[in-house]
Amino acid sequence: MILKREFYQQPTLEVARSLLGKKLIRQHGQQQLIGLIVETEAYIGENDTACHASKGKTQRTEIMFGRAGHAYIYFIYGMHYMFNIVTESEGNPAAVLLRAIQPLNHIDVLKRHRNITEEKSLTNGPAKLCQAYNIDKTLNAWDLCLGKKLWIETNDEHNDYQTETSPRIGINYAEEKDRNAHWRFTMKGNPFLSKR
DNA sequence: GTGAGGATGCACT
DNA sequence: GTGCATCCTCACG
Repeated sequence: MILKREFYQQPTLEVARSLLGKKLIRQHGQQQLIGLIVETEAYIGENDTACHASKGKTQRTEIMFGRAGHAYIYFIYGMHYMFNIVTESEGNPAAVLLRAIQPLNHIDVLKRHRNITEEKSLTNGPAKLCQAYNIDKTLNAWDLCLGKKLWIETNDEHNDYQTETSPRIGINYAEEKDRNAHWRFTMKGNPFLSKR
């Protein structure tokens, strides 16, 4: 079942935790590339100094101030894309970053997109999974509730896992309270988690 | 297997 | 001009 708007409108920490175990689906020609979400991070509002929206509304962050369930995709370090999902109500900027995925099918396609052969490294990082699933700027602001191009579905399998929390990665510029917040959610023991 | 450093372009003061 | 929610390569031994 495709996740609906109401799911994404929940509190961001709830969405980040609940996205674990869900299936990300990317339409690729006639094929559907499917991956299991195993790692997420929450970025919550204007008081979270790790969140891009803490610097106010700009052209880039505008999407985070909009409706939940849309993709917030930005370009960083001159070569990488990051895929976030907008949460909370309108005017309340927040999002969940997808940091790692476990590939469930079409491994050959992912390898081609990534130009590597090692399965463990295909999608175990936020920029890696974007490259593997061909997610880029053209999907920024895309509505994930449409069930086209890019969306998320519930999953009746993979319900047998434990959730772990830890501080978010790569945000040394943020205030200490935000650096220490355990807003990173991981599926315990999954082999496709990003490093640390 | 681990760590340092470079790549690279765009949004934003 | 600055800095970035990262990844890869290349040393090292």
